[in-house]
Amino acid sequence: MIEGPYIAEAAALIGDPARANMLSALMDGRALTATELAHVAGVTPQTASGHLAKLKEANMLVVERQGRHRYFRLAGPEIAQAIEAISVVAQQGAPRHRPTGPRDEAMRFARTCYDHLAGQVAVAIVERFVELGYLVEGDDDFDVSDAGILALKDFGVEVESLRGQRRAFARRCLDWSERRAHIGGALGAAFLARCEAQGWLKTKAGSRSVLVTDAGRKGLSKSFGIGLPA
Amino acid sequence: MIEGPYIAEAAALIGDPARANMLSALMDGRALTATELAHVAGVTPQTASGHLAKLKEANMLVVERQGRHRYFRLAGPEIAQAIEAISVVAQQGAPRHRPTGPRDEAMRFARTCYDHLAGQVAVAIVERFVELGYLVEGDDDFDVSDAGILALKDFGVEVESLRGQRRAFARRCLDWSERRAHIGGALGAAFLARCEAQGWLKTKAGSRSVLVTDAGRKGLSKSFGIGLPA
DNA sequence: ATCATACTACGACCATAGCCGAAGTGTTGA
DNA sequence: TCAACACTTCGGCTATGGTCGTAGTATGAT
Repeated sequence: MIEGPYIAEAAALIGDPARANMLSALMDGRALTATELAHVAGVTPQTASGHLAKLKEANMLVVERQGRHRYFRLAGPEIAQAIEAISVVAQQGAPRHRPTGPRDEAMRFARTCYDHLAGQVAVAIVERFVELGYLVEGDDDFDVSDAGILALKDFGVEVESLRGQRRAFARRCLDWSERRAHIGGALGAAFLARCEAQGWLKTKAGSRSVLVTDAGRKGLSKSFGIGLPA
Repeated sequence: MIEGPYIAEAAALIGDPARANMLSALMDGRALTATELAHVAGVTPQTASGHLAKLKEANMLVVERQGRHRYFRLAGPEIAQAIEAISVVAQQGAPRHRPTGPRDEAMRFARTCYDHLAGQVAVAIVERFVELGYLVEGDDDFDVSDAGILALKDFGVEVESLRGQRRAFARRCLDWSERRAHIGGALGAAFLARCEAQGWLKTKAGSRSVLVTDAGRKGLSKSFGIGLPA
């Protein structure tokens, strides 16, 4: 086999705890400074600098200078996809002890996945939309029915303008905590953006956790009949 | 971040050259013995044994005993998907020197990817099918037109019977060597199987390389107007 | 029975690479 | 101009883990 070593190189790069933490922190698509990343990784700035240089060298990260700061972000959605795919494997490969702290709970409930919503809330939304006939679950992606197009238009998302972009329209993205699919792609991103604009969801700075506001709970219930656990 | 370490664990497992070689060799979905895997990895049997134990422990591989042999295979398509996703990242992260040996050439030309065809030949087929209007390229998968259904039926593949299976129907699978999509899923597998049955393609034992027979060249040209480079 | 084969367990060796302290460059602000 | 800050480079320490030799168990062939 010839490609093994190249795969190994990339996987080994992700396979260091400090770097994996950094990449995880960048999964929501935002850019963080080297110092922030050093913090989430739990290493000193000089160690972090080395890691970041390697990730950049491998084209997994891109960097923008801004004054004396250097902002790092994922080089593209393929990187996020690879990390998600590894997450899935890591999840099922672990029947052993796995403590779940409060922070973990929040992440399970609602979080960002690159630029769309993931977690219990995301899965609940998808399930309800399928139930209502708004979404049709395909093999690798979703399709939106005419009823779905109307409902989303009411909500403030223009579905048709999202098609035919370079990125996937409505990717079926496997949720690592729920082991069920949620919506990624252009539609997933647009939906999350609209929820934020409505004040239904708030993304916390420095974390992938997403807060569902009271207005959000009410809105999801009233508009779509989605009830969330307390 | 809470999931970083778990991701790192799984990625590190893939991130060793010997293990990556083994996993690559298993990408076509077949089962290989520990000795065969030691060979493709270029390590001694006792080293291979340790690696295989780790991969099994992590639920990436499953093992079947058969007499004094132990056959290892990928634990599921998620594993293959994760490795493919890493392949894509590894590919674009490498603008540096990358020698291509003859074996590499054969792999680039035609190989198996889990259980369907990949490489130049696979991409040429897809491009021609799209040109003929047989296939419609979606975001994450393909759809087959009525004309395509007829043409494939002529060729010996019953398209309709492949839909609605648990596995994806016609996954749009990114080809790491060509950087273009080829057909995966149930349709991809059925097409490869039919080509083998026709004597158009021959899979070599112990390798992912696929040989295109003279009959195959003629058939592809005559039936579909696909010309392959010498 | 005896031998060969397939695989595993243990132990020792050693290289890779992660880590931090110290010292450097470049940028901002006082 | 000086100091604080963000980040990088270098060098040395250390530990993790991949490697193989030796030795063991199970299975199959002669």
